Amino acid sequence: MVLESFPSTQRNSTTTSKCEESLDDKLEATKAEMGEVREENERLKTLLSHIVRDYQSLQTHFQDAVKVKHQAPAADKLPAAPAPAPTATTDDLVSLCLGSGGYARPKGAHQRSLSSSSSGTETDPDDQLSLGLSSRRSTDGDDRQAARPSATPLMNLSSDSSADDDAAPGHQLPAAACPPATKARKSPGAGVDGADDEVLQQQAKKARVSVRVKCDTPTMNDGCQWRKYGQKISKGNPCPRAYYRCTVAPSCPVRKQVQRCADDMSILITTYEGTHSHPLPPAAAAMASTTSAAASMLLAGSSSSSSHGHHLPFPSAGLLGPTTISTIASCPTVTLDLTAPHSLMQQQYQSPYAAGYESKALPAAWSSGYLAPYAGGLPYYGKSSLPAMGQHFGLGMATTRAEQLYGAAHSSSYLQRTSSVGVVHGAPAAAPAVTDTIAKAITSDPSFQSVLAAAITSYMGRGAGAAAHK
DNA sequence: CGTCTTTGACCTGCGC
DNA sequence: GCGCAGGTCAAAGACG
Repeated sequence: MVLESFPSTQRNSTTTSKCEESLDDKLEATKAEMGEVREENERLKTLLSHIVRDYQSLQTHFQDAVKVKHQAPAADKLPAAPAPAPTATTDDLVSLCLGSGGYARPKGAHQRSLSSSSSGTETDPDDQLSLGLSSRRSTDGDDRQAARPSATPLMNLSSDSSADDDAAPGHQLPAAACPPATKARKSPGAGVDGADDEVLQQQAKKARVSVRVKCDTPTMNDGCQWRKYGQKISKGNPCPRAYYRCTVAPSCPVRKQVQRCADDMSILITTYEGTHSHPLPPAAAAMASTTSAAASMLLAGSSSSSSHGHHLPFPSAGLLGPTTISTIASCPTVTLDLTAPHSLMQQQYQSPYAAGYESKALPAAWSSGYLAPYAGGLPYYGKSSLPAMGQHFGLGMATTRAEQLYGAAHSSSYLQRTSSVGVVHGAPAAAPAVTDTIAKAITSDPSFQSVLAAAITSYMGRGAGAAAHK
């Protein structure tokens, strides 16, 4: 019996030691992997810091451009002036350059920075100015993954404040310089001839950014907190127009109007007015940045604008829908039409996001916001920009285009929700959809793997980063 | 009980 | 000056 049992015991011990060996191997492999990941993380962090620096310099450029713009009254008097008259605008390719615009821009030199007042000074190929979404705080606020405005000022309304949070909001961006919005009302007639500054300011008060998206929900979730304060049936549209006020800060002047399109009820038209006077959560910041940028664009061309709507053909027609600048009735409005599907990537990835996630029906273009590659021939998420994109992906930072901005904003929300933390008001949690999408994306596009890896890396790195920052 | 939405009244600007 | 339309206010009700 002993003889019988002995071999079996031996066998057992052999098996055990084998198991231990394989475990050790696994452990070693895992350790090695972790080491690699750490290295990669460090590399990415370095790259990110470079990118942040670039961004800041771009923002400085932008601020300078805005300053110049405002110091040069009656820009339309200048033939080759930075801000082309709207009539010229139709010929100019203008883009809302937001966030990391400078890092990965379309090669096609046809794109021009609009925020630089469409200055079109092609002297500097890098003057594709960036409006606001710095990823510089990648290590702080987001830890909280606050879907609701967190105490940590992750970002400010970019163009006006992200560079210098302490500066009076709107100093750089008159469009943003919305005074106590409560009376955003125009003083009539706005002295047609008066000081340009005054006119500009008047317009700034009224500058609006209208976003058209396909959306089934009553409002689209832009990451901000809003309080409804009124509703009106407006002429020519059976659908009531709802009026919302930003409630993130009591004194915030930002308002928005939400109305369904009379022609197509599935289209939601959201009009933003004013600039946030407080730090915003990433998603909201992205949107705010976009509207701010658009407003700035508006003003950049407004001094010389006529009362026409302008269609701005974007170079990368595949990405951004038609954008219209309208200065009708002394109430300049930029309209971003995100209802039409056009993104290449969107065709690949659109399903879950566009179909049924954020606000139920984000336009495909939005989803393409962060999924889509930069158009214009740039390899999307080129290696150099990859970390940035990862950061954008994870933190809701902006990408080059306004639309991408939105996408980024929402991507942020996605992540937040994926993390089971922030549920932005009004949006249903749908983590599974996100998961599926990510899985699909990963399997279908290697570049996305990289992006995702970068995002995750940055995401994971935040903890360490935050600790390091302490 | 506090917050948010609803909704009718009111205010303001604009065109005739 | 009048009327219309857009925008805002604020009381009342709903909701958690």
